[in-house]
Amino acid sequence: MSDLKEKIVQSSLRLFSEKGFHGVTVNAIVEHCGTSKGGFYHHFKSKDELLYVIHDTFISYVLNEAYDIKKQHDEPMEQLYEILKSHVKVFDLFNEHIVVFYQESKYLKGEYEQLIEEKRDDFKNIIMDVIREGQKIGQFRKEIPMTITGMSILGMVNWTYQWYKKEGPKTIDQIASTYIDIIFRGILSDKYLSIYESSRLYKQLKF
Amino acid sequence: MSDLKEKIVQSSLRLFSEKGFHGVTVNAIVEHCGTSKGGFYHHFKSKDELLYVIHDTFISYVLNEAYDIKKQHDEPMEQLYEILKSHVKVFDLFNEHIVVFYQESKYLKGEYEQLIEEKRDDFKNIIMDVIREGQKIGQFRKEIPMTITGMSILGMVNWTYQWYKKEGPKTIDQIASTYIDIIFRGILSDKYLSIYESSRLYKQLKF
Amino acid sequence: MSDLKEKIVQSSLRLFSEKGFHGVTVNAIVEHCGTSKGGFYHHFKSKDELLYVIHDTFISYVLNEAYDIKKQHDEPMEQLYEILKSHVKVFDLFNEHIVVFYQESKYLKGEYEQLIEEKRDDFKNIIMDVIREGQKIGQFRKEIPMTITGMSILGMVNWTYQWYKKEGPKTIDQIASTYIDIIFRGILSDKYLSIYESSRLYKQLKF
Amino acid sequence: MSDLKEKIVQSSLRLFSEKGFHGVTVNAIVEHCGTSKGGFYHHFKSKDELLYVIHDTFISYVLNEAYDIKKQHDEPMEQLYEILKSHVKVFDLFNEHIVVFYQESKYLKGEYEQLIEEKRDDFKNIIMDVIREGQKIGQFRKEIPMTITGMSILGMVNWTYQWYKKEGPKTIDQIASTYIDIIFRGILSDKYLSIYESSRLYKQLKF
DNA sequence: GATGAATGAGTTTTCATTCAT
DNA sequence: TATGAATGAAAACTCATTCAT
Repeated sequence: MSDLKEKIVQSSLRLFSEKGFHGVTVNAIVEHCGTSKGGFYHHFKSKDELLYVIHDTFISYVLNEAYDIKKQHDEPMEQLYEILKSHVKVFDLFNEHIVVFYQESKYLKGEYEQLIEEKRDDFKNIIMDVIREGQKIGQFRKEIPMTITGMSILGMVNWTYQWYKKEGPKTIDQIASTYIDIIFRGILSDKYLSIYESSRLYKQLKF
Repeated sequence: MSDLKEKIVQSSLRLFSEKGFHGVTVNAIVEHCGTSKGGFYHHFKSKDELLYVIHDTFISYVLNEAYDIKKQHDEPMEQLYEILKSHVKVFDLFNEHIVVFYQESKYLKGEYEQLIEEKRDDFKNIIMDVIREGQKIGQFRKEIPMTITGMSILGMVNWTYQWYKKEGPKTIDQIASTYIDIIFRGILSDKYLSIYESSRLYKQLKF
Repeated sequence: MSDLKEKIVQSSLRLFSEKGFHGVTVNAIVEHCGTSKGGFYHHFKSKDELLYVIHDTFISYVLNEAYDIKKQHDEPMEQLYEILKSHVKVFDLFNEHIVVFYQESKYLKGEYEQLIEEKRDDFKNIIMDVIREGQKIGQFRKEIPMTITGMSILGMVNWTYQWYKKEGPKTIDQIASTYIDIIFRGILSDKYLSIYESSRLYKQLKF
Repeated sequence: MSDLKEKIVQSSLRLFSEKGFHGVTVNAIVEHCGTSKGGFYHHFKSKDELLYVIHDTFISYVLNEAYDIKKQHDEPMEQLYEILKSHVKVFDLFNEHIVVFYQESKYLKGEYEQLIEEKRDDFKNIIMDVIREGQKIGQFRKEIPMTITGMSILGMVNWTYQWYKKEGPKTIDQIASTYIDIIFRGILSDKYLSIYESSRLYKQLKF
């Protein structure tokens, strides 16, 4: 990506996450990063494409991380553990992307919307697969519905974008640890809960 | 509230929750509910005020519910239980309000923004107080940080708006039950977890 | 005129003279005088008619005064003296009418515009006739052009509305006296200037 | 100033002076000068700003003229003579500006109003200073009040915009000469009146 | 590649006026 | 007579996008 294109993305991330997609004009973006209308439209077909690029950068990263983790770990419990750990860290790295991702998706148009939705579903399905598998082999409690469980986890984690501040009193590791601990206690079957509590995984957590 | 005003709110809720505040013009609203621009502006100073009214209706309801519950129950565990039960139900009653509330708050302007933020903080503080109190008297685990715990719960619950559909396969009661169960297992101290599991509260849950 | 109609006129005079015809809505008028839209339109066909009524009240009064004076005095010098004295006093009595009259005439429409223009011309012609007659019989200097002289006098006097304040340091009589004195020195022929200076007219002036 | 900006000002001057600020829409302006709404708002923040620019162009010119004259002449009598001569000529050069200036000032908003008022006051004060000085050194009659005298002069001169037409029977020089003659006879002390009448100044006048 | 003046369709908002009660 | 909710035409203004330079 050219320097200018990168600068435009950075400026728009800052501005969109502060004021929302519709609260920021193309003019405001080009002024913020010291270029011109022409410069902007040389790199992006439209403001909508810029919004798409931001969405895609984020969801592609998250998706790849999840794929990698699934490949590298066999146990659902471990997979969930690592995905959560990795996903929460993303809120640190992609803070502004995420705000835009969860606030402005509605304004993606036509094909852009579809492309993003697909990847978003892919990610959700990875989580759901992990939970389904975990319930099947008895690691996760079978009495609670899979879908709701999956959405609970996603909700808890994704909500982070609403309140997390880099300069806040809690590090991203503390937050990840707390999420994992609450979730694992909440969904692990009794048998696996004690395995987990005496495992390396539990000992890594830092509140 | 006059009939027309109510109709305008209903139409805009439907439209805003589908297409976003900026995806809906005042024209679209008045056409949807069969009135005129003048009719709209007779009842609302601006499109911004309409957005505020929607926000306020929702947050005021939620806040009052929480106040009432805190008054009617003494135990933090019970308070949290009832607040969650009540709050999740709200996603059924105020589905569209909520979508707007969590997607469009950024576009509230000036005083409107402040007024809503105050009530939003009030609600958050009620939750935090319950958790603090619960930790203090040993009902909730002390080893996990209160703030993150509180935000985890809010996140899990609030995220519901992203996926809940009235016609979906899960009733709102099932969803509430699942949330409560995951959360209570996740945050209750060992001692109170067994008390809870043999209590009326647990038996009421329906997955 | 009914009490309410009178009240509407008074309110609109106050508001128009402060903020201009277009700076005041019918709503603002009815709120200021405690009636309703219906009340307003019961008494006036339109906002335009109200503007006309204000114009007509003022110009009709001024015109009648001038007619009366011309009838009661024979000498151009005396006629001019009395017209000026009377006309300046009008700025005290009809302060707000006048502000509206000179600022908003442009917005009179169709027939209203014509009706007012006629009376306005009538008044101007009275002044011009007096000057013409005065020049003819040698009371006023013949070397200066009649039209410009007339407009000079009207300008000096009419401009009063731009700066005169009832609570100001100068009484309306002082203002009238000064105008008359400057004008008479400026336009009286040498012969009549000395007659004037030793006359009752001059002695009445109060600076 | 860009060509288009200049064209917009010219069109709006023509239209405003004919129909008043509120009688002319932005649409009418852009049609009159063959541009687009966008073109208009590219050059002016608002219709209000355009009104301000028109006001400022005029009053700044007038003010500078007056400053220059005060510098170049020492005698109050000469200063007044030159200021009047110059100021009346302005009605020829800035005819439309002036109509707008005296009819629409009321609609200047906020800071625009203030900025113009300041310069307007500056100009008034220059006139007043000249008169005060003239009275002090005995050139102007002391028995008439300075303020009223000043306002008389301003009124007579400024009123010109109400009736002066470029194509009218009187040239702007004739009008200026008449004003000066009436005013000088009206306010010069007896001693200076005869000095004036035999001076170059008097002989320059053309009725 | 880069510029920024110009475009015009689309948006919010205003407000004089009407009319059922 | 009096009310005020409702109307809708017309206004000011916005802003993504284009294009000649």
